[in-house]
Amino acid sequence: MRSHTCGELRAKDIGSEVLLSGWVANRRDHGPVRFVDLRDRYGIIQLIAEQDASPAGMEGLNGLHPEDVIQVRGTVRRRAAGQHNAERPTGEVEVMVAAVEKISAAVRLPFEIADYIDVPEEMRLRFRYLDMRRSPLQERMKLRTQANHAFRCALVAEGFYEIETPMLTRSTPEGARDYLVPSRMRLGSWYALPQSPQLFKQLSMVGGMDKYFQIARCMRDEDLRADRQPEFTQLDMEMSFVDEEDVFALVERVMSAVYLAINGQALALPLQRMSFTESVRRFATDKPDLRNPLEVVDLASEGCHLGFSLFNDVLHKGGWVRGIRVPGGGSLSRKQIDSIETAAKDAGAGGAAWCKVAEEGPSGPLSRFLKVAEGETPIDCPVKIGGLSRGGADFLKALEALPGDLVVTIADAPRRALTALDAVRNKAGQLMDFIQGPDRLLWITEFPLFEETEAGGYHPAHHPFTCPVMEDLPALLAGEKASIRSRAYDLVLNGVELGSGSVRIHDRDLQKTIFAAIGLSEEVANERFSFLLEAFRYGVPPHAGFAIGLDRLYALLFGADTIRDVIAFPKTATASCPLTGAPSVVDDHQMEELGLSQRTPAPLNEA
RNA sequence: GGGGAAGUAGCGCAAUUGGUUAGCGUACCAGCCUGUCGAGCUGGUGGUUGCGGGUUCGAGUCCCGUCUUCCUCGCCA
Repeated sequence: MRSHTCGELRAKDIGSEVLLSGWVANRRDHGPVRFVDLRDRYGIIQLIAEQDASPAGMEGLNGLHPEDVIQVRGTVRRRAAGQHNAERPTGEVEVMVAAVEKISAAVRLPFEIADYIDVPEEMRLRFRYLDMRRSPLQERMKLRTQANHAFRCALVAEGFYEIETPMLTRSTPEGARDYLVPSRMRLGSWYALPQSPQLFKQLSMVGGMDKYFQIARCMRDEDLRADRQPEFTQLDMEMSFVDEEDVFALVERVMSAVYLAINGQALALPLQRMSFTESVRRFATDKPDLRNPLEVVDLASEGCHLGFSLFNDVLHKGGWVRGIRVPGGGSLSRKQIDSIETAAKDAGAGGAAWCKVAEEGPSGPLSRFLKVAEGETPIDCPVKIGGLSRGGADFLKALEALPGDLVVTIADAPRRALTALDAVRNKAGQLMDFIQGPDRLLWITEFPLFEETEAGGYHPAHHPFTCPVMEDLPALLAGEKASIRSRAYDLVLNGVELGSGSVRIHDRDLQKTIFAAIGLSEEVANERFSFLLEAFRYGVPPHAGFAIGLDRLYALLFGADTIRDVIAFPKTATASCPLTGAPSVVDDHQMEELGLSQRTPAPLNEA
């Protein structure tokens, strides 16, 4: 149906007779001369017809509508001098139309197919196939293909097998909520859609596959975010007879191959590493954006000498007083500083006490607790900040504050303080325009094995097959939970958690210990994971793995604002698909076959 | 489950304190035009102001509810 695509004609093709197919991107009718831009995935070519030279072509280009699909026969010719379009690869030539066949007519579109048109996202998702005709999605689907290809090539070259694991599998109630699928063959029983291929990849290791990977779809029935979809894609990997060093090295090589394919530049290896504990202490998060230079300072020992009742109360209750010094932040406006405080409040903190630091002394809400009492002699401060009390000087010294800086402090219960400090660090970094420069990839290592639940119990921070750090094993056996470290690790890029992995447990007794530690009885553990525990009886290699969230990686790598922009057919925040209307009610007879009863659904899209 | 923002022609936006027949741009349709390429000019079509209720002589505007979308906390082993 075509001799060439719309994007490939060049000066060398001048004189050729061509057959082209594509969409009508634009029409420009000048009476006796008529232009049509014909578009396909490969580009845009200008068609032309002239009343005198090509009456048949003139007739054919008549009455076309935007996005009609047409087929055109014509001759490539050089554009007149001064009429070249330098912005298009095909801009040196045009096709003199001899005949046009309208293949498929298009009705009026819900939005124009043009990159410069701002279309609401709901509309873009409802008509995703039209959004796809625009270059941003065209480009991202191309890059996604190239990146996936680079991953596959790199892993196959490393000796990995690509193994497809089941989509219909067994529910494991730990962790995220499962998507469930009713069984017709065995009424009352359910499959679950996989949250990850975790157990199957471990079983593949028991099966001697040695190196496994899969570009795997994972489903989790949890509330969504800008960087979370109900189904998402992971590059899932597992290796036998390896430890974390082997995994780091492998993932680094593979990531570097993708950077080379997409950015044209390999990564500087090895990547930086930081323990979970250090990351939380310095950056108030387990996924720090290292492009942001701001760091958190613990002010517990200085904050209690200021006579600030809030600080004293919080510290007395076991809370945190921590602060962030913003170099040069004294230049921020009151409105900007308020927005930092708002960020802290939005993160759940009561507020943020701040002051600006200057040679003549501190100013702002926190300053009165730092200043010397009237009539007393200010401390002679080595960095020339006037008017300070002894406690105030020590406080600012701990922060290493200098004249011209802004100091923001958070005093709250540890958990809330942590999220608030993270928010303050991000907001202040943005306002100061600190967050720039090259991508910062790093490993976060030695995650805690357990996390405290709201009920006061413990559950695995990663998953129950993660191996503890051997040093901590005696403490674990003695009943300790909170301080036990695991051999789990995350890969973080510019403050985004790209993926995580761990060295797995390959010892049945240790596995049973962990199950017991998280309150999973032997019966329940046996019932849910009997197949894994059984497999471990038949000779299991030590193994470890990793999974990279490809949607998140690609959003960053391709410069997209959300992961929806790198996914062909994404869902909305309510996990619905505006295009197909999923989820939907099903026929009564389908329900009957499955032994289910229908419930009246909540209204959707009735507006 | 909690908090926040938004919703007015296909699309982007406006509409003074609650006050005329809800406007502008763009797209679309028609006509004109020999070189455009986000063409230009002239004219035209296009509205249950998300939906429901309330207050009022009068509601796009105020109040209540609801739906949708986005952001966010919880949640996401």
